[in-house]
Amino acid sequence: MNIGEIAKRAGVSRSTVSYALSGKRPVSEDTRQKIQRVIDELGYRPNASARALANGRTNTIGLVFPPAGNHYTGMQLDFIGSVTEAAAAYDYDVLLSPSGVDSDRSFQRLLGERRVDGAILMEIRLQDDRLEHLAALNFPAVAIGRTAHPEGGWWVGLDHMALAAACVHHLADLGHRRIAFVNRPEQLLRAGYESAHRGLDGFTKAAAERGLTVRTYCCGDDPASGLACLERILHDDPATTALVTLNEAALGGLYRGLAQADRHVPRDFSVTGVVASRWAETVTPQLTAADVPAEQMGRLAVDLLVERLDHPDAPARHHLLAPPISLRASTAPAGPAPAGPPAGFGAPTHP
Amino acid sequence: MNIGEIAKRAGVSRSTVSYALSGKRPVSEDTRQKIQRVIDELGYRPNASARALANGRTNTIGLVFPPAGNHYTGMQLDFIGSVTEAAAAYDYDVLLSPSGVDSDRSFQRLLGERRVDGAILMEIRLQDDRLEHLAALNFPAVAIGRTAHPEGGWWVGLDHMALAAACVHHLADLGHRRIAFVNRPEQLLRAGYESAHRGLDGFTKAAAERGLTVRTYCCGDDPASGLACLERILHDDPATTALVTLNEAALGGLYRGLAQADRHVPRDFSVTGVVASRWAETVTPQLTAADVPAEQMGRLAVDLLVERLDHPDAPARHHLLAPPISLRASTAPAGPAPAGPPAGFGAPTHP
DNA sequence: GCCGATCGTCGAACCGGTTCGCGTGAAGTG
DNA sequence: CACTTCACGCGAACCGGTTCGACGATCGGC
Repeated sequence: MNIGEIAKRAGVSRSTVSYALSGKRPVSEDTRQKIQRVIDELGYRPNASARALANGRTNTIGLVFPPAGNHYTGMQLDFIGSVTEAAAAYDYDVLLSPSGVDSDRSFQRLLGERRVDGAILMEIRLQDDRLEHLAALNFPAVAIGRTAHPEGGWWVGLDHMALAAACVHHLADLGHRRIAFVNRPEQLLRAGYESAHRGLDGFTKAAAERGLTVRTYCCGDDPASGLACLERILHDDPATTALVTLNEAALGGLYRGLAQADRHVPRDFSVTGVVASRWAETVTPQLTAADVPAEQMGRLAVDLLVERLDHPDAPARHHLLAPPISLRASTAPAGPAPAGPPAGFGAPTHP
Repeated sequence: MNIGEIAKRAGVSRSTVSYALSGKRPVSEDTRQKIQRVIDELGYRPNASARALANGRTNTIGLVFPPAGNHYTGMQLDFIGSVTEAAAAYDYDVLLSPSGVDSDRSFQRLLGERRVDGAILMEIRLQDDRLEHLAALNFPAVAIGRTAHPEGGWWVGLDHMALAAACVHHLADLGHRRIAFVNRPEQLLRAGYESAHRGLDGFTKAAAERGLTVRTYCCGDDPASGLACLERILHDDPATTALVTLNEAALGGLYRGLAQADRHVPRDFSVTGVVASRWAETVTPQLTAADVPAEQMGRLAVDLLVERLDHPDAPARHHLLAPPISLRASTAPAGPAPAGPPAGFGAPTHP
């Protein structure tokens, strides 16, 4: 059931069938209907590979996703969902590419073998060889995240510096003086993940501005690491009264650690950070946080990519988002003795 | 940079290059090396569309995912991740197909246009027209989930009946007599989602066996609905001392509702269910639950599909999984007055 | 020294679409 | 009635691979 078969049954040539379908040349109403009837009858659909071969477009975009190794954070997965849906609206399919350990292999697969018309990249690093490579090839790509020098690129980013700073100011305004920062895993920080770096920068600078006493921690992407991290925080400085986290997967562990240390949230200890609303609303008490607008970002990335595909010479565009902090229930004014533990609880002592 | 260009530079014919690469006919060591040098020099990779057109295989599998509409549960997203990784190990790419509102359109896109060699389907319904359609076409597909009559099909399933029953027995063994069941949204139950139906069946039967007093509820896939659902549970029967949930997205809301009603978990109220371990470990106290082995299921589904693709006449195979309940911290023996509220709390009265 | 097998390579056809250039018949015009 | 004009449809070439049949060279056997 190929185009030749349709042509034969409709008594026309293959090219006429093609033109009838694409509308790129006029076809008389009679023939069009004759062809359409045969097509409907046989349930014909043009072969995607053949079409891609002939006109050089696959109508597929690649979603290059993270070297996460073993597991995915909720945020990454939210991007996948939103990108797929946005792409479907433009009649594009989405090809998943785990740019895993050997990022080269699946990367080459997408580009070298021309499986996709364009790509969306996630988990951007400050120095990202993948993006440099794509830019050198002038391959249509859009990054979710931005490098150290994003000028002239196509991307959708979150202003992690501003968001982390906003968290600090929120806590400082509530009177907290000793706060901790819970970052993504050290491995990712060392790899240069932009959210980890810019978030840390924003936190550090804002804390310095407000004259706060701070400590920063890296923490694995799972509840157990969150629990361990919180124990370290209270061990290193029992007078800590608040924390800011970028690590949503650790959130449950952080809360559990606070419960085990008998610090009631938010009465004794405030928690805030940059976290997808799905997670912020799952924990009890709900997290006051800058909600990562994953859905919007995925949609915007697709919008940009489609624009770039449709207009190859269009000037580069980008979106930098900085959602406001959603006030929920996990932060409260610091206790009466700002530099020490809350009154009436007896300062914890070092073990 | 196509195969002709390589052939020209290596001073051989196009077919020789093809054979040198595929190894389907012997090529002398000299020529092979000559060709390989040119290929390395130019960084040539064969065009995927052309290859697919010529030999009829795209080396891509379709992942048909749910009509979720607006949002994805963690479990669905876990499947996407594990399927993608397992497929990469077999050198297959994964094409995402949101079989959204008009399941036909993207479905036809995958099959009719021959974009994929095979498909993995998620969110199976007891009567699933998609699977019937595929079976009629003898199209290589594997379901994650099983229909009412899965005989002779290819699938990877979870024994929801057994799991829900195990939860009930666990609670009954602890002395609970009045328990509630929190299902997925009513809309999904009506649509015939197998997990919702089989889970409900398993719960109901096991509860009858043990002579328990039960009520069952449907609940939206979000924390707010979980909170509302819990309020309804306690309103309908304040003597309820435990619940079983299939709804992981609502979990946070259920816990919050219990906290607001001053029911301490697990002292006053036990919670269990069928939930991915990622979520079970995030809440405090951690959830005693049958962990959905999403990663394993995705991998098995890919294994089956690849087997089916490699051996078109292989007999149908399947895997029915029934992971044990992981004992964590959310269940405890019922209070001294099994049929009423825990002693010392004063029985809540109907409003 | 001739013959048949074997090895390596080549040309051509094919997969299923798209697109370009051209031919043909009908309509319009002086 | 002859001549242009235009709408419509056709055939052929092409996209970039794979695969089949055939052909020339090399080799061993008698």
